[in-house]
Amino acid sequence: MFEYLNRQLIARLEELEWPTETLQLSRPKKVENGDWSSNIAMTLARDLKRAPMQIAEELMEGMQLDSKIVEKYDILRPGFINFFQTSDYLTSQIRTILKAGDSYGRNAFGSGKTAQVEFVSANPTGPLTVGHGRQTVLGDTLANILTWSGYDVTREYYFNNAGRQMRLLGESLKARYFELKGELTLLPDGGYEGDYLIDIAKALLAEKPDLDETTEIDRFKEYAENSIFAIIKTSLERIGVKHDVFYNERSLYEDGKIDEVLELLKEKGLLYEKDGATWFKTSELGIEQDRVLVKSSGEPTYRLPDIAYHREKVARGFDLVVDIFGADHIDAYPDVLSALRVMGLKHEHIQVVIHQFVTLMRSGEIVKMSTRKANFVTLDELIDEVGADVVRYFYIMRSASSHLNFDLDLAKRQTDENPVFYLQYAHARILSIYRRAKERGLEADSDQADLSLLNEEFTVALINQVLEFPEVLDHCRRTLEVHHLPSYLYSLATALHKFYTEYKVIDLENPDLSKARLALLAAVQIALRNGLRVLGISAPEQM
RNA sequence: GCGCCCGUAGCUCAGUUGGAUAGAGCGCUUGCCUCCGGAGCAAGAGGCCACAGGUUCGAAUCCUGUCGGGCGUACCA
Repeated sequence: MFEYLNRQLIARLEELEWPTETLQLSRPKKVENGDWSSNIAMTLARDLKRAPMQIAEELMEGMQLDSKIVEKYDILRPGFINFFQTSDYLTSQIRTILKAGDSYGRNAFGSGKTAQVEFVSANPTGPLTVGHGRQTVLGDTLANILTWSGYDVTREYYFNNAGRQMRLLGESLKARYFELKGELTLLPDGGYEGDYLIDIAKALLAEKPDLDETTEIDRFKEYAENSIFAIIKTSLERIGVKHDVFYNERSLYEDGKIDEVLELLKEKGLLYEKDGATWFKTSELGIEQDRVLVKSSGEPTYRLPDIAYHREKVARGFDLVVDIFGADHIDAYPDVLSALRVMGLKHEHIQVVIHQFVTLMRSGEIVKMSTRKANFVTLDELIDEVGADVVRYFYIMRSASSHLNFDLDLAKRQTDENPVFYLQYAHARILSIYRRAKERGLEADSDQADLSLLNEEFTVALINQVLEFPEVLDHCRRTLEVHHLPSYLYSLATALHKFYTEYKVIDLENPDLSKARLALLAAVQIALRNGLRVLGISAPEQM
């Protein structure tokens, strides 16, 4: 319908030699305003210096519309053109959905193109926290959406195991190790206080009971890193996230990429030395102040490898690169992008998604967390408490740019108040109806069904709702906003429940209508199942 | 101070690139199960879309300013 109208309108506009750039088609909120609506007459009014109503009249007079698709159109003040689809066209779409099946909702926008989504990227200094959880699910869901848009997607985790923080981690483990041996030790200043390091120290002690003071810090560091990465990967696996690439920052040093960046920026005259450090003249690139790239200690700050890493991303030739950051990294990406620009590299294909913070609410109160004191709730604890499906849904049901209030009490409720169960129930309910239909000897044969019987108000509403699924996925892809999908699925479930309450699906007195309704439910189930799959949430057959 | 995000119903939040009478869930009031899963549905109440200007056929949406809240503004990542 959309494609058809779009094509016809463009053809007509060209015929009249009117501009086509402002052509838009949208779904009106009210059913009386039709199935698709265009505001083209109003947007042309200024250019043509004519009244919108007149423009609409003239435009539509010469339109040849297929009466099998378009039932009628209205022209309404101040100049909307509203199109109504025929019910045959509408119901025929059900067969299209059934035929598409598992691939209903997919599109070819990114076909033949590659995309990379970088997310999580937490350094292996501790377990993932509820804060990391948000971008973990955000990134994975976005990667799913890009996959459904045809992209060949690489999920990437970038980490740093060199640097000061990792050395501190090694020192902290060493302290814990000797503490377990009964020696008087102190955690280093700013060291890692979390209990997980005690567990790791115990494991190390059991494996290697005879380490002494002369053992190099690197032994401890490596042991801690491996142990923590194992914990992180287990957490990721528990919520269904699997990265394709774990990119180690260290390789950037080994391959000389760090030095190359310094060299390139130096050639551009954008580096200078001050107080023993190497500074990047970002102030010349429209950024407030200059940034240090190499500390006076000789160690680079995180910005330098970030730039080198992104230079590599560009070199790797992805058509689309998406970086997911928390709000606390907001300052980093303008530096990186401007560095790419001055190095003459393409950067327009790099999209940055910044998400705001997560607040856990329990019994109406904020759960206080402080990373410094190792007093944080881990992602694992959250999964233990509410389950992976709920975790995934709650993390993405709000816009990434808004703060997220994660209501633990609501998340734990296994009733319709919990949107996850509401959705899953809708899916299970359809399958239940199917089981019951089979028991009663009703064949759910959609080829035989007379779909023209599907013309009641809430039935039509349900069909239209199902048809929006591909549009919603495309909207998510365009905006890189995933929260539209859960809210769409929720309204699809509502439309289904409404339909179910109003009409009886299994009616042995009326087998033709029953078959038609069963065919519709099959289409709804496909949209629900596919939508839940993109969200990474299970679609249970019964609950 | 400066930069980014947010401010919509009592609470938590949606609101396609500006569109037609601003929506949902929770909470509150009230209905609907001899009948396919009541883990459901319906009705009611509840709004100066933070505030003030501007842009235009039209603004919750865009621009400017003000006021609130969050995050940054490190030779931490």
